[in-house]
Amino acid sequence: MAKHDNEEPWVTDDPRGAKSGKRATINDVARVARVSKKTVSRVINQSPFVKGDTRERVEKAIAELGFTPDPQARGLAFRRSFLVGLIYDNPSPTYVVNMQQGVLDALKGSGLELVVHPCNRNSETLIDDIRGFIERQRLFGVIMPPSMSEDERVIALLRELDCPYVRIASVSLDEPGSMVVTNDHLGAAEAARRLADLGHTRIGLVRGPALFRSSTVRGGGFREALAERGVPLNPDYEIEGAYTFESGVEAGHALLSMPNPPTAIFTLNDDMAIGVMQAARERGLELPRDLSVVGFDDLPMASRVWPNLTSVRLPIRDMGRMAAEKLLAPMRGLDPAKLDQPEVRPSLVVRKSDIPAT
Amino acid sequence: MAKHDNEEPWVTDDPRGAKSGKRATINDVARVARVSKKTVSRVINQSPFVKGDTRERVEKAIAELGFTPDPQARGLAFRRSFLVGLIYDNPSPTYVVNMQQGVLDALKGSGLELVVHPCNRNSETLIDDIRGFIERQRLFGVIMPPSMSEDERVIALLRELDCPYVRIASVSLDEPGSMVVTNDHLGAAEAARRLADLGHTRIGLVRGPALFRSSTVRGGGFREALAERGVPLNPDYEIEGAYTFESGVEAGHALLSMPNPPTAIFTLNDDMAIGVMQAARERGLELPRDLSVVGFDDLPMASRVWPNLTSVRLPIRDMGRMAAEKLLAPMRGLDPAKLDQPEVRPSLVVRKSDIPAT
DNA sequence: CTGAAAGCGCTTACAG
DNA sequence: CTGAAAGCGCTTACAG
Repeated sequence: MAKHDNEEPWVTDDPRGAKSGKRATINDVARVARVSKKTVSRVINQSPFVKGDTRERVEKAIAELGFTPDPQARGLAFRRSFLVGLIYDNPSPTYVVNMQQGVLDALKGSGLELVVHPCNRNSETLIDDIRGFIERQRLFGVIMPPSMSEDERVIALLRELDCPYVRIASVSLDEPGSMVVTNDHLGAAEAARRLADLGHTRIGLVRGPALFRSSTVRGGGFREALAERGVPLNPDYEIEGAYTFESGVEAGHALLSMPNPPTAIFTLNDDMAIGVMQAARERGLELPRDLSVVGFDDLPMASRVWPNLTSVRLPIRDMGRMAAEKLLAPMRGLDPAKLDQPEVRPSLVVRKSDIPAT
Repeated sequence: MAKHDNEEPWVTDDPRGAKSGKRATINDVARVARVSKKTVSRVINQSPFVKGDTRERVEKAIAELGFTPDPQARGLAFRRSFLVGLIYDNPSPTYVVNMQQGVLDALKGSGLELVVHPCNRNSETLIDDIRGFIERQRLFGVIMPPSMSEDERVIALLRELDCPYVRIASVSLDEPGSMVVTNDHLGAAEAARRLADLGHTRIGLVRGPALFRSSTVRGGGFREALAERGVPLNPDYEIEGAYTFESGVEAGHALLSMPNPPTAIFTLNDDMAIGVMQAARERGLELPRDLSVVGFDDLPMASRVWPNLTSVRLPIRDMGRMAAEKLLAPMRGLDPAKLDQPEVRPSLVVRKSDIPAT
């Protein structure tokens, strides 16, 4: 006789809970598999010291009962939770969301969850705040994108608390096992080659704040690649911005009001590129006819502004995934330093904002 | 004699840990305060059944030892974790990040943490996935912005699992205690009044997908307010888009290729507004001279495109905060339905994309 | 290779 | 108003 649908789902005879309605525990599994809970624990934790058929019996019971170990109980016993913290101060929503997504890609199926922790690097309570967060939650590990990844006070704290971490940055700041290095240098170099190939010789550069590593690295890559093409960068055409739209507007006016203004401008992020475009427009220039602009980041906005902005794209989501994989490596018996991960390769997305010099 | 800085921080005599280096536990507090751990527990959980001076002794000991209860241990005993889940499928990074920030604003100091859980509403495994997430983590509660908040399958699941939740939506879908209603209706009405005041009579409307509540609500608010001003909306000028840039481009071409095209277009989100602008430009129109455009969302992009886009802004961060406060209310002995929360008021941010009809 | 005991740091259920 | 015992669901440390 076929079993009809349960009308009272809370009175169930399905094998998931010995006592209906409650989740199966390690004790239920032990009873069904006729072993001690310690042996079940060994199977959960993939101990090699379990005989083949014992393991099979336990695995069968686990499947039958739909058992999943309780992370809180496990965490309490392990003195370490199953939570990964993402600590960041990056103001770009697109960056943050892509990074979160990448970390989640890697965490999927691992039983770990992602706890987000945005913060302000200039806050006086930053360190105490992070200390409280990590100590209280006994985090499994922490991932930090720039510019948090560049804060050595936080790194010292993490080491003191013995909390595993992976840093994402444009230069190698740590041992390979706890670093994902993003090739910003190469990305800026591609932008330089593009502008040189288009025949530009008077080229402006709008950098970011000097204390951001990315600014130094991107600026360096741009300058070097330009020099290789025999197009030296005129220092007068270099301006330090703040990585904001407004600072881009300002830098744009400064560059375009020069007696012999640049015919192309590379900005070290998209917000400033769009600021430069705004300045050009305010000065009555037509784009891209009177000025080529290239940005960095490839924000969604880049393909929406008019003319569509040529920009350097970094695989943010992949970077997040790679960082999380390094964090998980020890759990999987792997060496994070030797993980077979592809290099982070930036790519230049060519659109409509850059044209040949006239 | 002044104590010099510790050279060996792991051998410390600071009072934080009875045994140096280890965090203080409830037992340490009980010993110092000369009470049972149960009494300490009562103080932590704000039980009213503790005598005044006993409470003070315990609180002093807690402060002295820098004690914070371990959320994992507490969670295990409570059968409920101290994690709030944010479950969403919203594709806008700005929306997501602002919402997260608002939730975190409210969570600050509560000891709760935010676990993010983006998902795909069309996935076949959606329900099983969410079930696993909630059961495994024994979430304290869940917050769902649109369109997740509109999925009744998930709501049924949440009820079955007895997991508290708060929904954010443009209409009231639930009891007041578990709803934050965003006044999209009013926002769209303001846009309508603005265009009517500018003298436009041939007005286009680009809606979102019909199954999004926000599209129905915003569309309704726009239509009604327009009618009140005596400017009925020509049904031929209404088009359903997909809330994407591309669908905005398409809708823009459709509307602008009509024999007697609209002089103003309202789109129910910014991505489509910018798409309409792109279409206008592709057709050789000059903006805003030949076409006024108003959007909804006020993305960062809105103030970057040229001409700067007039748009309806919703206080996303406040909405996230309010939702989290409702979730926390019971913990604070409050009734979430009677929380003294300000109404969610949209505002029209007027910029440069809308001008008087000629 | 397997298990019985004790413990992780809290709370519930029960007494008094 | 307060506390001793048992328990939440796991793991560690120790035996065998």
